[in-house]
Amino acid sequence: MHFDWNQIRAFLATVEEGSLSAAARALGQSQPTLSRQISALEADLGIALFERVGRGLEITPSGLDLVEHVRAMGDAATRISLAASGRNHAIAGKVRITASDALAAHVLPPALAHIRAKAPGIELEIVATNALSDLRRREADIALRHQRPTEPDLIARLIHTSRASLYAAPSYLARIGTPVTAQDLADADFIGFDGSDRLLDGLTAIGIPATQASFPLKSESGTVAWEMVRKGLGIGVMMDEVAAACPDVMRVLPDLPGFEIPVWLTTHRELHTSRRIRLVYDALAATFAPSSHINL
Amino acid sequence: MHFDWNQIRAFLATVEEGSLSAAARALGQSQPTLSRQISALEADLGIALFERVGRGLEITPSGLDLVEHVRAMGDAATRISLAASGRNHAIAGKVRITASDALAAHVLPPALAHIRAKAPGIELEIVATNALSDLRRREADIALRHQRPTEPDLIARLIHTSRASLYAAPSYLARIGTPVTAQDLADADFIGFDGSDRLLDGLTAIGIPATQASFPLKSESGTVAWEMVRKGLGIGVMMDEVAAACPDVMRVLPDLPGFEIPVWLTTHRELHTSRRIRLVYDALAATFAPSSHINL
DNA sequence: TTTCATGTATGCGTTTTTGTATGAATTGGC
DNA sequence: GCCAATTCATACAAAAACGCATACATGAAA
Repeated sequence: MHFDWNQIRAFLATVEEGSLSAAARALGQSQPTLSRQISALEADLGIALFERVGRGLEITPSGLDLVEHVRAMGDAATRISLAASGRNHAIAGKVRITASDALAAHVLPPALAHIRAKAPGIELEIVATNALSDLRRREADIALRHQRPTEPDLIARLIHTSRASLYAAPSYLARIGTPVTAQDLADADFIGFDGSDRLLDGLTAIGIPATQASFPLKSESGTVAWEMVRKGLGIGVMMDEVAAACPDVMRVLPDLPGFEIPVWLTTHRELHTSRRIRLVYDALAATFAPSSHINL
Repeated sequence: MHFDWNQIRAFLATVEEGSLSAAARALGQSQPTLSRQISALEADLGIALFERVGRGLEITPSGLDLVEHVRAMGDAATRISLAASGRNHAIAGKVRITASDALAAHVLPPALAHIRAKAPGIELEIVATNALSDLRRREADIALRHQRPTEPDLIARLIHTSRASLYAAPSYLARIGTPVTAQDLADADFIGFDGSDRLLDGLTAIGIPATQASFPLKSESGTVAWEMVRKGLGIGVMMDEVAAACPDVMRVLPDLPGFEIPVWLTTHRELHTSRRIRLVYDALAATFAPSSHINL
């Protein structure tokens, strides 16, 4: 077992990122360094890990044999990182929060200001993505999600239930002839959120005869989708608190029940013992609590 | 996950060896290096791993939390080493063989000479110990054992079945009055091998009324035990091939059936694909084969 | 108590590693 | 078919890590 463990990490990054250059970027090192590390590892192990084929590398069967165990090593390293952060009781340091971009853009900022005032030593990094970041891989420390996480290693708390409704620009509603019943929306354009059918299911649940074809416009980004709505490109779903601040949209079919959007605050079990992360976690929970002086 | 993986290895070695100095010896590094690596790791993780208490270190509860995952990382590293060696098809390099010291001293040498002649590029290292080295932890590449291994990752081959009998120096037999029946050995002194009761069970199986008290002398080392026998300190068990080369001992109760001692050649499944290790493995098997020109 | 063995931390010179700059080679697009 | 954009490898200077020597502390033994 006399090889350099950092070179294993270099190998893992190269496999996962697909090239030495990408691995170097991911690890915050230079490409020549990665090149040398891989070469040295190959020399140490006495086997060829990659075949240099023009632009880029191609992993060899020998290298492929190792990947499984290399991944196991990386996973163990991630668990070390988690456990260590959980034991790290410093009040200062980085905390990475992930949230849907709608939450990140419209709901999070006042909460963050609150945390900054309370603990100036804490650096906050917001990862605004609708992809579910994997807390177990340490892609973030705290996540705000709209679904209850199923992973047993995570702890989650329902901190808020937003109400959301259909909104559109008056110009768009005028163009399609202001709808008064759910049936009137059969041919309307809806702005899609992501690849999933969750929105479609929600629409049909409240009686709107939508189909896959009802979503001619989609965007992974919630803010982009919302801008499309404001610009009159179609009908979209938005949390009522956020829409209330936008005078250029109006609610579609106000008599419809609307949707309930739960907000789950989530972190890793190990991280919950960290004072720094616990502080941010509790502050976020307090911000969303009904009694909070910060109103949404 | 932005800590130095080599520092994790340093931490693991320190935990397993018990001190920085011992860890440095185990890793082939200097003690100041280990000291700095641990300090740097503590700084990176933001937690204290050890408490410096005068002479030596004492692991903290935080450090203890990490050990489990650090071990997992080390185990993965070992598996990488195994898989890589299995894929390493170089004919030159090290091969570590472990065997009971009796085998190592009396049986192995001619086989090793054979291998050396066949493949001069191969370095052979013999680990002579009666403790069962763990092939899965890469304590050796090939093992000669007297038991069939139970681990599923290992492949084993019964290459020989030695016959062993009771031997003693004539002087000792004269002192206890040359025994003619198994019952005559009730009060005899036997030289024990190890902590187990295997020898005792073997003696009672062939009708010798031995008890725990029959083993006033024991040695972990088979060669030491055999020397005790030759010097007239008691009765011992030895493979007939070896005893035949010792004119200063004689067989006790030649009519007794004796023991069968199987010799299992064992290696790790992953290593069996390595040309270098396969060569040694096959050569050892050939040496023990009945048709071999190297007679035991 | 003194002495010795063991173990950790620090200063300094040297070796090793890393990053920047550059070149060679290849793929994809126009 | 050519140009632009990537990607990997090498040269050289800067930075980091390492080992040696040493100082200091502790526990066991004489």
